[in-house]
Amino acid sequence: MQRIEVTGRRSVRRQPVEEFAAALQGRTLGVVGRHGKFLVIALDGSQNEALVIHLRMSGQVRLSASLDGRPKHTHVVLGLGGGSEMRFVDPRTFGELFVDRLDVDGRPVSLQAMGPDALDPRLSAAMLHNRITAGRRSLGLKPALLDQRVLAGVGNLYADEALFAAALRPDRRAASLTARQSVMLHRSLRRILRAAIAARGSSLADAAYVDTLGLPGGYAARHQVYARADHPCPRCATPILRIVVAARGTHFCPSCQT
DNA sequence: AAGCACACCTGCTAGC
DNA sequence: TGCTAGCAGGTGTGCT
Repeated sequence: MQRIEVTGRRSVRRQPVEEFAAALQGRTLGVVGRHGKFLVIALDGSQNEALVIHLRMSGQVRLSASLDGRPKHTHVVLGLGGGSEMRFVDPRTFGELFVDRLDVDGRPVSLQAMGPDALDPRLSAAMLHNRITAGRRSLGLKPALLDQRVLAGVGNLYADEALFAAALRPDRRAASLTARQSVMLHRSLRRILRAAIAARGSSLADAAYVDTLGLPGGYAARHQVYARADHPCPRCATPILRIVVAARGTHFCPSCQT
């Protein structure tokens, strides 16, 4: 990158903007990876550093011709050369970008407290079971799934979908999970996350999520319970219930999820 | 010390 | 028609 523009006040907040820009100046974007909900883009020509991006609720990473008009709420622009640029667009300004060092495992050092990624092939059902149930007397199952220190990468929407697929109530105690139920949950989480990625994500009614080319994802059409309150349960036709768990809209079947 | 409430923020929608 | 209140949620912080 030769040209780094940071116009938004909040999008670069973990480090001084000058430091952020200096770390990117003259570097080339390399391999694109992910840990949990954080995008990790290696910086070639630097020593084990990466551009780390979290979209939070409304962030978008867009690739466009530099000559194209910039969308409203464009907060950071990285000139990529060849007349193209990468733009960080984020109406709600919850999202963020920072440059971080990578540890020996290739994980940004700021993210070391995070649990294993939900799709990490090394994460077994037994490990998931241990992480969810360890030392938790009163925490609910869904809050445990949403805790990125327990498991990285599961947000509100996919927590609801995975719990439905595993036939587990979101408001049951995390510690009550049996080993057998953990196997179901492990399987459901992976199946749903893989299918959602294959469908390029869930774009909801607000179309806040689009890919780098501005295209919406197609997974929302396959949601079984999320944002489907009062619709019949796909398994047993009982109306889907919406409750609030940990201050988040939570959707489940009160009949076949236990 | 685990677990909770709340702040952060804007766009959209429901309701008057 | 035009306004406003309410809602959406990931994560960091601060409180109990």
